[in-house]
Amino acid sequence: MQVVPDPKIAGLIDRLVSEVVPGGRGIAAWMALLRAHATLVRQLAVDLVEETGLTLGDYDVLSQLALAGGVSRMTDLANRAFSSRSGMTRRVDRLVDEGLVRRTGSDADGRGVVVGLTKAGVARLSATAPAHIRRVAELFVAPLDDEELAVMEHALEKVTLNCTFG
Amino acid sequence: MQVVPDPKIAGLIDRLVSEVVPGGRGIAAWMALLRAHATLVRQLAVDLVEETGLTLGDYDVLSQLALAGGVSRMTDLANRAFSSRSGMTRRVDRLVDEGLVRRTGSDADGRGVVVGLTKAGVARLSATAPAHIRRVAELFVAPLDDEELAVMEHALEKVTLNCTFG
DNA sequence: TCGCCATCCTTGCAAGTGCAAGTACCTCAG
DNA sequence: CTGAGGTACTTGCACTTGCAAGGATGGCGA
Repeated sequence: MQVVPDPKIAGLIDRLVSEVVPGGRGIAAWMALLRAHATLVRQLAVDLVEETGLTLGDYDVLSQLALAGGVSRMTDLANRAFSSRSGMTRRVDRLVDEGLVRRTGSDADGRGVVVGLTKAGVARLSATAPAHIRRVAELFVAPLDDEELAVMEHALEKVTLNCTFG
Repeated sequence: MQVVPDPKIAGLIDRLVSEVVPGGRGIAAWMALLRAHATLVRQLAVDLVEETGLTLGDYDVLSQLALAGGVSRMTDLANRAFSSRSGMTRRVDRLVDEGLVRRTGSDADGRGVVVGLTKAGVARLSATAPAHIRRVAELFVAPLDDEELAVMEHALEKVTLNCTFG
């Protein structure tokens, strides 16, 4: 229960890391990834709301829906947007209220629900995407050269996992 | 309000991207980053809870506290852990209840609160960190070679922003 | 010294989230 | 045809989060 201001604590993590990963290989890159992701996403979310009034989560759903051809099942949409199905249910509820999206029963499967972009949804996405994409280009793409981007894309795809959310 | 199953929607995002970023340069890398981060963090969080009972958020706070030498101000800790100050207040509340952390008034600044690892906190961190670090090594480090890790670390540091959370 | 503003942390409140349970539906073996 | 088991989505619930407001203290110019 006592606070431990032992100066050796400063090296505790380093020691634990070295015991598992010789030389701490790659851990700095991992921490850089966490840091870059957190700060970039934070800034992009704030900018998007300020400039367009759209939440980053809502934008993700609309853009994933567009990438899927304008129509998608709930489960697919949840996986594409890295969200749980229940979270997607409620997000779609909100988007339906705003008229950006519409729910339809699936023809082939009575259990299924198909979510589709409405005209208003397409319009909203068309109006907001350029601002967001421009911001991504400024903050993430611009500082990097082609080789860095290519290496990162390839490396990140290698470490991407297949997993569901919720 | 009408659903738009227009096949042209499939290319909508691509067109919007191309209008802002010639050739869509770098956007694929950005999407790969989002995808890799989401799936890796999800898996690491699940594994950590299963193997050690510790939440990823709690682990982050304990490890950041260790990296800071065992002692830190609330605001510093919040920024290190990419959390808002109010979120950190409540997380520290919980960690204090568990006896892993202790609050002390700052000597120099009457407004400040200093959070310190307790012996139990150091022990808990020492017991859980190896499992987590090993998992990071397996999922993120192992698939990549030294050059990829070096390029990524350097590139990610270039795009990291200075921003506060909350 | 006084007064004003900035900083540090905490708390009220309104969302948002995921898990687990519930409902509806499909599939398939018997 | 029937019943067991799986899948798709939604809802109840408990929890976490962040913003905004509040209380306390520090710093600094007049």
